[in-house]
Amino acid sequence: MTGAPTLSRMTQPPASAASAASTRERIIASARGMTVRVGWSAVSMGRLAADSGLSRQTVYNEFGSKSGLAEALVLTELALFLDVVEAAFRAEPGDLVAGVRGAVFGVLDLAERDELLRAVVSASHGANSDLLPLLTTRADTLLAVARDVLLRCLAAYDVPFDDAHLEMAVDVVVRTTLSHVMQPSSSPATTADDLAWVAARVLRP
Amino acid sequence: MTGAPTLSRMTQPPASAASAASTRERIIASARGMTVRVGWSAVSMGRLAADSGLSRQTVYNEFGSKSGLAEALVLTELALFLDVVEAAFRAEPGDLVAGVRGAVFGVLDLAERDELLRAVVSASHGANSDLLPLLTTRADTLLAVARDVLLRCLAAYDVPFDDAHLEMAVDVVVRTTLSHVMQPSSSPATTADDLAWVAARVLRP
DNA sequence: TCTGTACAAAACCTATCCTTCTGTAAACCC
DNA sequence: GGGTTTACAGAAGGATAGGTTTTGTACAGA
Repeated sequence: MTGAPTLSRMTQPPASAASAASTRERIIASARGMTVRVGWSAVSMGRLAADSGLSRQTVYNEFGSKSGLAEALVLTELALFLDVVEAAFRAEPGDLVAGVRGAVFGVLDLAERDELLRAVVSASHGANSDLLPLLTTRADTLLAVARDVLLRCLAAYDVPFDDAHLEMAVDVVVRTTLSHVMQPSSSPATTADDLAWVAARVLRP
Repeated sequence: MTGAPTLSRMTQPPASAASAASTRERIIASARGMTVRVGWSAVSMGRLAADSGLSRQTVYNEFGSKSGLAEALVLTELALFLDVVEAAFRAEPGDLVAGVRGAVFGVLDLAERDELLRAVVSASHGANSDLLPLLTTRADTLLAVARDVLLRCLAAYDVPFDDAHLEMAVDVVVRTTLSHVMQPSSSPATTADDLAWVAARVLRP
């Protein structure tokens, strides 16, 4: 609650009072739980409204359409991860390498535990795609958002090279981490250590 | 033809004379072209046999099943990329960073031009999945094979750290490059330059 | 601001039939 | 050995027609 602007702003409609945000959050929470339980394709606006204790019309007023709801759901989940990243860097104000380790670990650890992400990714390995299309077709957006957040976090540190090189280093970290989210090869802690080691080598003066 | 063993061995049946390999290659070439033209799901063993000028039974004798054919097709295509990687490093015997740049550029450049890969990846953005399941469910295998080949290429160079660290550096390069194959953010040349710069920073003594 | 009802168009499920495809087997030909 | 042809059962893939659910919008009311 330090007033730091996160992605949560993107998950809210243009104008809304506190009660509207609460309604919105309630719907998203219901949609999340229902998706984990029965899969995205089995979530209908009617069932969702009943589950949230609201009318179907309210759900439509809030999200416009089912894909609007999907987008909000994805963005809300993404915000969880970005908050973890920001917290990790805030916890290591003087040590960029430690911040990288913490952020990477936080993301991979959350990815392992996150029910929604697990449902989507494991569904991709098995049978139905469900929400996966929304992740793969919007992968460029996800990459861009993650890059921007990381760049903002890194503005607080001194790096021994210019912004252009910083951006590509960030690109490498983001893509490698995301690759491990989809296709892990070892434990979050090990992967975080590895990426921190690479970061340390790159950052050496 | 220097006798360097590549992945091509994996794409051949246990025992076969020259003519058998030719038959196999003919079938794979037909399957490749047909997949590019009409999509993997529209490739049937019957049409494939007719297109190759062979009998349907021969196709079954050679690959066992349609998924056996798919695996051979993917491995053959993968071998193209790995050959590019090996050639790039062979062209820069004394300069590891230049080798990295060449290999990354070669892979991304080929990925842009490769009809089969384009068909599979662009299909993933659009409607049908087709061959994509075979790529995503086997992504761990692809990663492992790519890592192994890269490690073998790098054995010819002196790196200023031990094997464990080399393996994770390779992991980072492979995952980042593959990420750019699926989701490019700039030109192959630019991305190759960027990754080479990171490699240079990491390799600094 | 949220609810309830009503409504058209689209999407989805079910059952049926027909066609195609897969995978295996055997007989046959260099 | 390498290849072809024919034959076959079972799985899988349209196409068709029906009935049901769902989507998205509209509007009157608490």
